[in-house]
Amino acid sequence: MPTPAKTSTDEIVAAGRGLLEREGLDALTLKAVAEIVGVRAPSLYKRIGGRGDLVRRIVNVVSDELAAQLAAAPASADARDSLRGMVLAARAFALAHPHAYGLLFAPLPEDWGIDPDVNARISGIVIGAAGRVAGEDDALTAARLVVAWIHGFVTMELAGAFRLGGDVDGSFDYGIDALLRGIAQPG
Amino acid sequence: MPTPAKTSTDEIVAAGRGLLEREGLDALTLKAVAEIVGVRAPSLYKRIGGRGDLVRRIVNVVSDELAAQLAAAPASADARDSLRGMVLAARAFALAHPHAYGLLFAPLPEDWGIDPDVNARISGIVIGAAGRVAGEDDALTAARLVVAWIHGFVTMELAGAFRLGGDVDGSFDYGIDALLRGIAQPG
DNA sequence: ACCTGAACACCGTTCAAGT
DNA sequence: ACCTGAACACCGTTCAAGT
Repeated sequence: MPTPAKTSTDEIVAAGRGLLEREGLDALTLKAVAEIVGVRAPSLYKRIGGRGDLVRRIVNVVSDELAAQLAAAPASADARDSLRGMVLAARAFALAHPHAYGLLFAPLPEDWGIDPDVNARISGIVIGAAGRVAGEDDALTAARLVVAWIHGFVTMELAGAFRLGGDVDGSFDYGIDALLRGIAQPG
Repeated sequence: MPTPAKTSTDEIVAAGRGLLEREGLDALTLKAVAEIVGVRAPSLYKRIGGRGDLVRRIVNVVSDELAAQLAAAPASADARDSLRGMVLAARAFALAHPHAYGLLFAPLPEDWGIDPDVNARISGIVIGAAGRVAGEDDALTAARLVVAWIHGFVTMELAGAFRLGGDVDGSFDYGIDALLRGIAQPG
């Protein structure tokens, strides 16, 4: 005899994400998730493969949301301003969701990587913007430069690595300006 | 009646580091460490505060070693080449010790941060090299740009985030060249 | 002074049993 | 078809007891 479902995969992922963002990765426990969705921990295995699979799903949702934020960043006639807006959006997202963002380039076990579709979508957005500044031939490699920098910057910022005083916002502005100078199409 | 010590804090930290580098963070278990140093897990608490404290100590040792590698990077009459050598050394270190490097800017619990002395030493080395390229006024902020970029780059590289083909080494070279152009002292 | 076994609370995960 | 309690293996950590 069938039993009515008490929860859903989406609800489980949402509950897990909330736990992660509010209390950090250590608090992301199957028991805690189960309690939120009104079920016992073993029942979660009907919908997710385990804790690792849950983390992977959360990372995908977060990546998807980051992609949307990047796509929604205000465009400008000046390609450099568009790229600048994208970088600002990424930093704002990271600071608003520190625990979730911290998982974005964390080495997930095995090949449980990010959904290739999501990855391609983010890449496409940044590569487009970078190409309009650096030139189409350098689009991919310029995008990698910008993404590596912004990711390293906010990671260090979130880790509290900028301890030597000075103006962190100032360092951010200096960074994006220097990058734009560096990748600007010669001629 | 005193009992002869079977191990030492240094031996424990070294065993933990070996475990981390060979098998990853999940394998860094107090039981496994204890077995290596020839003791039972509870005895470790005589010398370390717990697993978190052990991780913190390992991060400090690794940071110290990275500082030494940066300091040993070949200097050059051309300040840009010196900075380039430092970045190459950092990347080589990260690729040689992926698991250990991955902890460097990980948000450690509470204020269990890196030893301020070690942090200051690394910062001093990079700030010096960056200042010689960007000018003393911009030394700190230029160093942050370079460190954020190299950290983001190798983190993404280690996470397997550069999936869109192209030449990763080429992107690395492009990146450091663009950075040096961007921070070069105007005039 | 250092080490140990035993115990505790807490994980993720599996599975037979219930409806 | 979905849910549950019980069980298992494995954690980190504490502590009284041994030498």
